[in-house]
Amino acid sequence: MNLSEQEIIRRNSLQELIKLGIDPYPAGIFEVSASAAEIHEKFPKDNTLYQDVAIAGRIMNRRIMGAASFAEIQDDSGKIQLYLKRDDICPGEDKTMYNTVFKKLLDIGDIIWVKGYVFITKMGEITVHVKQFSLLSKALRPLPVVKEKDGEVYDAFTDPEQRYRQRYLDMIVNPQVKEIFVKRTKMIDSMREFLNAKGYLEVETPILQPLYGGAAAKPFKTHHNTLDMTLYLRIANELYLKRLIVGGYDGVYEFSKDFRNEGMSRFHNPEFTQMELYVAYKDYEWMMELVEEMTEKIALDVHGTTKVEVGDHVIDFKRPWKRYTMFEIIEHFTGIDISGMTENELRLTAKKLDVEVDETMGKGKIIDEIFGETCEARLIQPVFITDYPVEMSPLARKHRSLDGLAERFEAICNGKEICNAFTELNDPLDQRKRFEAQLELGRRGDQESMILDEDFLRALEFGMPPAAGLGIGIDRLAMVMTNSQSIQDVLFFPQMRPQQKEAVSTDEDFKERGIPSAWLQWIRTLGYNTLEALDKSNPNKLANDLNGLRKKNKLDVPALNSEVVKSWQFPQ
RNA sequence: GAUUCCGUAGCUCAGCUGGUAGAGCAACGGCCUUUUAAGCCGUGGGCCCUGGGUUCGAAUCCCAGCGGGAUCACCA
Repeated sequence: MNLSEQEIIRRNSLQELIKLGIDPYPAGIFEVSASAAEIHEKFPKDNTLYQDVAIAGRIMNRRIMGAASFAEIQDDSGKIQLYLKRDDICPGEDKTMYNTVFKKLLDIGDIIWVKGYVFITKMGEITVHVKQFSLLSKALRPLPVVKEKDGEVYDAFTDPEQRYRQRYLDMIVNPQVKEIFVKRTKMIDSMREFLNAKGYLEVETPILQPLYGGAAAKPFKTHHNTLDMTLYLRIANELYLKRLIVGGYDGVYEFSKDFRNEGMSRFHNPEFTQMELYVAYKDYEWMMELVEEMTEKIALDVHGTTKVEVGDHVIDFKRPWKRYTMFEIIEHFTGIDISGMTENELRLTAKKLDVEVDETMGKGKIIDEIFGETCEARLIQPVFITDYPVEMSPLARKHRSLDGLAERFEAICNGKEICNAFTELNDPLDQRKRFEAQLELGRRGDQESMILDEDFLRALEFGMPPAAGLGIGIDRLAMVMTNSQSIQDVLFFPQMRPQQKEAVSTDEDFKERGIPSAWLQWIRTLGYNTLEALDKSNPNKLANDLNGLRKKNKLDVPALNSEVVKSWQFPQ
């Protein structure tokens, strides 16, 4: 392992601490009597508080001025300044704890526990005057240093790759990141609370499924050894939840991680979360009201208001939301009434609107395409779009009065779908026909067509009550509720391509070649991390370079000649 | 998958009309007892993403690859 200068210094500090009898990673219960945020909030109102306070956190900043120092520590709630005075920390003759431990051996990033009293500095900063401190955890890697003045951030840690790969670092250094995830959890809590209050049952259904269904998507495939069978990671849980409705529950819901083997973008991660809900004896009209009510509550619970800032817009989730049929909204934005058009007429209309369509698309797909191109992105305030073409909705009930449409709606806001719902199709014979139509699409090469689930059909044949179903994209909704531009910002650990590990030979491999351990570190420093790299090297150059390092670092080992280096290469 | 931009010190970035690297912060050594992205003096730190090519000479130009961002396509 090649360590940077700063990492070596920190590892040395660690050894020094141990020599001083300080355990750099102590175990125990470290009592804390306040948080940074709490002190900031309450102390200005009552300055008799916190006169004997203990807090713990990570050192984020240090300013050492001889016998006194300021530091900032960060706990879960935020940052607070510390003031350390040598003679307070070390009242006796021995000034080691301040001069050596605090000033030399602690670093930004270390986690400490302090005890003292709160006061306000001349500059007006609420500060803990530290009487006593102890190290709780030594950091061996330097933290990116982000500085802030008057609300302006300098040298922000912004590289998306590092932020997502090392989310822990992102959270330490960019505290607003933690806030996003707190909001996400509040949002989910709010939904759960709402659904439980209605008496619906939260359930769990299989993630590993022998048949994938409930949506049109490519699955991830895996294999179970004992059963020697292919299993799929679920793309949706719809068909299982409906089985539970058949089984007699009147309301079931599940927050489910679903998996789709498709492209990635700022709106798509291969694993994502949906909340699906099914309620017996209801229809899609009823479900729209539930969605409005629930989303309004979420906004209130997360933000304390129904108005949420998203990008350049303020989105108001206050009920009731506008409702348009798909035909109405298309007419609204294009001035063209496409209801009643034949497939050919639709094709011509699409062309006129500059919407790309191809020969394989049927009527429903063309309508959906026109909607997607001309309407969706322009719908900023929450709105329900209803009555989708039936061909696009193989699990939704046919519209009770309009031919060719399904009783389906999507809620759209900020130009993106946030939920999809319908009056569920409970006619087993119609469902079978729809599946068969999907199979036909599959035979024509549609890789995302649904497959026929005989057991699900069997369940329907036993009779499913009329029901309304809903799927909400939790990540999408979280993006809106947290004003995030990318799905990666609302997932702790978004999917990334793995970093390639550098091939590295072990120390033992090198020692077997007869390389003294004193030289090993320096060979690695020069970039020879594998035996192969060593074998390929020019022994004269390597000996030269190593002797250079020997001189520069005043190493206590004899100088090398290239014959010795040659003897390390190629095993006899 | 396509197009396009990016990859230089621990972090943020400059250098890119080719001459083997700079700044600020961080680190290290000093000075400084309430400072405010503290300040001052000094020091060290770099496989300039990887591999090829062009060239006397490449961080810089060309090609390929790896990783990331953005846009588009599929989709939630």
